[in-house]
Amino acid sequence: MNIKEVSEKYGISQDTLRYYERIGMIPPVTRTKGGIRNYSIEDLNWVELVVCMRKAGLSIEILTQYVKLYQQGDETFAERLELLKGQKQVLVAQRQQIDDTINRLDYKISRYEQAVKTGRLVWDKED
Amino acid sequence: MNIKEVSEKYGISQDTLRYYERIGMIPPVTRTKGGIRNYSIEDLNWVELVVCMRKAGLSIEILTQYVKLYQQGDETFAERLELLKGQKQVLVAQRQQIDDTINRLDYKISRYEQAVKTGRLVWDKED
DNA sequence: CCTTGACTTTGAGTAAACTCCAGATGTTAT
DNA sequence: ATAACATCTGGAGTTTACTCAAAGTCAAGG
Repeated sequence: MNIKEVSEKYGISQDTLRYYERIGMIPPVTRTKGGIRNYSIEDLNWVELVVCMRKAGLSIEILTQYVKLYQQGDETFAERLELLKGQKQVLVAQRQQIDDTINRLDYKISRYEQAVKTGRLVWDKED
Repeated sequence: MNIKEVSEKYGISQDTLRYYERIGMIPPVTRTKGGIRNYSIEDLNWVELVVCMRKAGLSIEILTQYVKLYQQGDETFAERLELLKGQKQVLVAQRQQIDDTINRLDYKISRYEQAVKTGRLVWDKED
């Protein structure tokens, strides 16, 4: 699969795909004899993985670290496990923050729905 | 309450507090005669609100827009309501993305826990 | 073979959100 | 009143994560 197709499949620009590879956030992609990227199934798995993780907010630094450990082979299982556990905790915390904020927004939204109906905004305390 | 105390209360730097005010992400803070910030209860409510929203990932641009609408008074109830609803949808989508990613991490973590025990990593397909 | 268009690399440029700094002014304790 | 310290403003600098551009290379159609 060429870079254009991968770009469209995952909704990410060609520049970004090359950038991710350049900085080592995905391992080197398979090439044709001419030097043009020809993504294999494994290459695609890596792309899918990092796109998913990036959308959730994991940092490029962490993801490149994970790839480095992967490339060092079987001695890094334990380190990779710790990295993954750590990032899971980051996401769990972030989800909690989002839940709190959604609750707050729900409260404000209900107030504003009243306000739009009645022309008056009534608060306990907030803005 | 002075800026140092507010900084400590919300775990955000003094520079950031001044920055948020400068760009209009919070309305102008009450000052002493000498020109030094003296946060009132309302000022603190604004700080708390934007800190919460920023931690959840809402953009500075959106938050300043909300403050601008707030400052324009009662004619903007409907616009503020739409803004809040839109941002809620953004957060719901982001939460979904995080949940998906946590599930993926859980799967990988379980595999790596096996791998650390057995010394061998077994995949269906992934890295 | 030649053109046209996609792909390549390297390096510079950009946007968002801070973060730091210098020099001035305010505040507090002696 | 003066030292010592906090806070002020305006502007420059930093970090993260892309995004764009230039100049060259590869591949497919005529």
